[in-house]
Amino acid sequence: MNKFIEEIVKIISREIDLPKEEIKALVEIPPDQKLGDYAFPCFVLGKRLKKSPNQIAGELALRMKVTGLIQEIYSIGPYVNFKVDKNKLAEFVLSQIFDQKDNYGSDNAGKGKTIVVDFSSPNIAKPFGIGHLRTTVIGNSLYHIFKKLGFNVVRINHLGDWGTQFGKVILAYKMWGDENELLKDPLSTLYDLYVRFHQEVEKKPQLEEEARAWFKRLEEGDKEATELWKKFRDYSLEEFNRVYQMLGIEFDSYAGESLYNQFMDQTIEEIKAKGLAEMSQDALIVKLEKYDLPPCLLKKKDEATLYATRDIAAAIYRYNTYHFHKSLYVVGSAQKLHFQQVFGVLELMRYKWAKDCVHVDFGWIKLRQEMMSTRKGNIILLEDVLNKSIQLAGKIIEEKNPKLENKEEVAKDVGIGAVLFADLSTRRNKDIDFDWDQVLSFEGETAPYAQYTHARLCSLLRKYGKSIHQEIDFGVLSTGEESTIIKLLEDFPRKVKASAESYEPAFICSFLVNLCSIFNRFYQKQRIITEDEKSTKARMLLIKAIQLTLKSGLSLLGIRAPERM
RNA sequence: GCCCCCGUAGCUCAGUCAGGAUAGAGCAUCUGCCUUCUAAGCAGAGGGUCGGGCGUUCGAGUCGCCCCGGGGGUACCA
Repeated sequence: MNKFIEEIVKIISREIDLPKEEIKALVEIPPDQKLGDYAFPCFVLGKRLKKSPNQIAGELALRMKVTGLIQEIYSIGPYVNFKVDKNKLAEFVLSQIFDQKDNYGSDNAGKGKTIVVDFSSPNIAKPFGIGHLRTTVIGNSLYHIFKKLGFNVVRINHLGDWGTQFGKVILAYKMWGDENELLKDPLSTLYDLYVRFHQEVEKKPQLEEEARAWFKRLEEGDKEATELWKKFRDYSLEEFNRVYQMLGIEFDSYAGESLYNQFMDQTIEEIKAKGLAEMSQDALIVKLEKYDLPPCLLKKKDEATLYATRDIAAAIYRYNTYHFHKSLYVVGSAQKLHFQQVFGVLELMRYKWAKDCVHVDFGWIKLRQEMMSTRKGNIILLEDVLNKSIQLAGKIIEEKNPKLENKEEVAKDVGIGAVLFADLSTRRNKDIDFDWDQVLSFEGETAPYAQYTHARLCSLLRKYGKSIHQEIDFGVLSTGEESTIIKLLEDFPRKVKASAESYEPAFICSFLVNLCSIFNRFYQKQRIITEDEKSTKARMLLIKAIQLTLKSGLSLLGIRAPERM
């Protein structure tokens, strides 16, 4: 908690009869800096005392006394506005950042607690399309954010590596497959086989039956089927890992659907034993009327289990393995009902941790207003997007900074950053219309803009060359931009917490853009390094604080911050 | 049919959870700014019935109800 707000709450509570918590909730930051640093709106009081808010604000302002931290108190309309002692605010914020360095914004809220994040989770034998970008980058960012807050975070890639489609792929591979081709380009080879299977099945319906038989053999542990499946899985994973490496993403577990297959029987037995399961229309279901939801299907009429069953088993397995504080599922909003049902069943099973399971849902990535789907063939490969972006970044470096040393590395950081940021900066629940121009834009509210700003800050630090101290004259940092920057920096830890609470990396994005924009305005107006030693010293501490915060913020998004670009 | 999500400037989005001081950015368009710390930057201009209506309120982009448009889900795919 910011001690300035604390102080304001104290001052107000001496004058009016409201609980401190309530006052704290009312204190806000005025839209315009000129109005003040903080404000207390008097509408609530107006109602309570049946007086005009303006009048109350005026009277309150007169009665309240300034203190060491709060320099001015005055009313404007229905607001009591407060101006803090800028020097003390600057000292408070900058010293804190300077002391904490990369740890600024971190917290011990998550100490001793584990958060499980299920994200990315692509299907084996299918191309890794741009549609997978959201779950992948949101999940990764949440990993960084919760890590920052002190949680132990377990990243699970819940691979789609089980299901009847593997019977089809195995059969298709046996009929038309080619080892070399598979090795060269596993995902598209497997995918082509899958597509071809569906074409052929039109002509020869008996293939469907044969494929089912192959999946059955796989389930029963048949050697040939298992070997092929394992091969497909390994090759696909290799290819996924290439993309993950580009993105700088790692996982702690690749426990996919296939792992949970072994728990199906015991899970169903447990549900039955708890008296929750019943037969309906030849299927085994759990009724969820209590939650106003349609029933959850555990078993089809042909006895096969469904993904809900697997997700229930997986949730239990995860709890037993990790004893999580929260278990997050970063999965598209199309599966909202599915997760409501799964969590509902878990609750009916009397698992008290069911309430700690959270579906972190998100909207679609659409292409020219259309749904992207592997079937329609209008799929864009994530790797292509990344490569194109890296290439473009390289081109821009050639234009703007041809003497840069590690061009390729920087092109990679910037190109990939641009793609990540473009996705993360939109709130989760909105659909995104994929647009090359927008993803490959390096200007305005983009990662390259933030990275460029960071490089600029680093450049200043290099040019200054001397070590930076916090024993400075904080009174020098008195321009409007400087105090706006300081207040923004002060807000960073709260922003990190807010994005964790709402599972919204987008909050970090807008914070960073804000910070960059105000710094760049300042940079444009004021010379940082001058003959004036006192002013230079003070400003360099500010520069260092911005640089640390910016880098730290970008890292929460999984984006790297090069020192030159 | 029922349920959920979205609808803010030409385009992409903040702001909606906790209603308040003139609705903010970026892109695109137009105009300026590099002999001085990285112009991937900065300054300025134009551009808005906040999908529509009704209501609650001193006050609604924000809350409630109804409607329109788009998307998703809705028992044996995931």
